[in-house]
Amino acid sequence: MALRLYNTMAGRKQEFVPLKPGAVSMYVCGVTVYDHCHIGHARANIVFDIVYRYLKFAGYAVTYVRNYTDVDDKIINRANERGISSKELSEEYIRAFNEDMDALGLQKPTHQPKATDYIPQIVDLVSRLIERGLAYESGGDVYFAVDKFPGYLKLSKRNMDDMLAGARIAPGEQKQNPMDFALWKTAKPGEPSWSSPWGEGRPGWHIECSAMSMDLLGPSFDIHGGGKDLVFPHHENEIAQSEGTTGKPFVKYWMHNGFVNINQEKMSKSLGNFFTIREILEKYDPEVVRFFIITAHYRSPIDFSDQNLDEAKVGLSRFYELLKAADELLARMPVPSRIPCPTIDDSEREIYDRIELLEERFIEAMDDDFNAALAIGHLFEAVRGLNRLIAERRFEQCPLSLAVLADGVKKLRRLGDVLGLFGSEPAAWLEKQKSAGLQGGELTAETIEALIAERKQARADRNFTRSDEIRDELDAKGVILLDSREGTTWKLK
RNA sequence: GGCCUCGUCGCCAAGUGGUAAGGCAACGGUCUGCAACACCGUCAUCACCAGUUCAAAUCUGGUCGAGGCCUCCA
Repeated sequence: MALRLYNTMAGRKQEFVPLKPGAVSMYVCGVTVYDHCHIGHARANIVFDIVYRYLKFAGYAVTYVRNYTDVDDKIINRANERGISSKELSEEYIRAFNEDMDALGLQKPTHQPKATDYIPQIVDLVSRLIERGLAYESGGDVYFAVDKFPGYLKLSKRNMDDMLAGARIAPGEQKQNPMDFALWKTAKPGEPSWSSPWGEGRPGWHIECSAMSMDLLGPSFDIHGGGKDLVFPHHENEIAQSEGTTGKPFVKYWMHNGFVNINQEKMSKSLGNFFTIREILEKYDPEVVRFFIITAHYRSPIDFSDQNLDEAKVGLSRFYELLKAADELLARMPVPSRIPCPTIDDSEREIYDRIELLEERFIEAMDDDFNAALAIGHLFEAVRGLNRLIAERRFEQCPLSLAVLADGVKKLRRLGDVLGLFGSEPAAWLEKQKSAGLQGGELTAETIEALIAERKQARADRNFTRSDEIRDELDAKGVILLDSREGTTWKLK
């Protein structure tokens, strides 16, 4: 089955056929760098990170461009507030963005252009739009004339008359149509500016993305992504600018990810309910955040809450618990070269089949508009099957099960990697979750280890009263003791 | 007001015509000195109403409810 994806332009899923066979060109709107990124940015970037990874996994040569918009009103205002230059401010937040994305385990895009490095291309686009009669100069500003572009609003499927009813004209703007938008703005004193045929000025919002995407990917490319909120006006305007200039179709597939809500409310600065990525990473493991985000379909809204994050952590731990157990077992019992198995019962047969078909099912899910939530469901089923092989301990009689276990773990890691998951060393990852949970509590790992040692002696003396006291005492403080053949370990509730 | 989504078990979440994946929680078992992990088992007719169809969570119409965009926004 071929990859199908939901194209906002078509309003439905379509089969993915790249412009050039075997290659994919993809542009995703990055961030305006004037503040730290929040969980919404994390979602958008993780979603497209997975698109990027999956396309590569599917065998495409992918060129992925994600930009920085480093010239904008908000940047100028924020820089003025802080008494630093726009350049200093944007560089600071570009660094912060990269730190955040690295922490979240995102792969680097092929290109990460900055708007200010593309001023000549922007000026060129604006000039061509004027030549073609799609833009006009007005008092040093240049506006795009939306009435001159017949396809305007085709992406957001709005109606011009309805839009006009609610539109407002900002004071001082001399537009032919209130819907016209700025391509170039005259610089006010003290603002960053570049010279142009229309005087000193700077680009408007939207034009930078047309310039960067077409410069790096050509006039037409395959996938353009971003948050749902960018459909109008940002992407609508990009289409107008780009197709207005080249006369060619700009983008073949438009992909938009859904929003993040906070405790069932829209996340917004006015409500004060947004979290930056760094705040979240103080509390949650980056892989837990990623796991949480991809257990929902990328177009659905997702609710960010402590409960949901905690559940994600439990779910992800389940994978790492299996990987740990399997790694340990396989280290003790290497898979023999001859793997006979005199009798295979039905339940074993079923597990073998499940592992055999795992990759196929995973691909089937991901091919259906990147249905990672379904793909993860298949991975969970594989976990249950493999845990069962381990629990049944029939490896001596049936080495084939050992081979299946080894194969299953390998597949889990390979497919997990497509989602950016399971890349950590299991024991270390699980250990990290434990120590992270202790922070701020009264217990330390040393105290716990000391109590475990005392309990070990008590159990050796068959003093189960004291043994149970220790278990209960730690339990009351949220620590659970786990006895096994190899000794006692602990974990947090 | 215009446009657009969505409403599936206590919670999260797949499923867009063929008879409801998966995870968490809960309950009953196996294992355990007791536990935990793990495993086995139990646990939904899909907001409501009407219609189309041999067949609907899936299509159509309506009702109720939630949310988003229309202004900067991932």
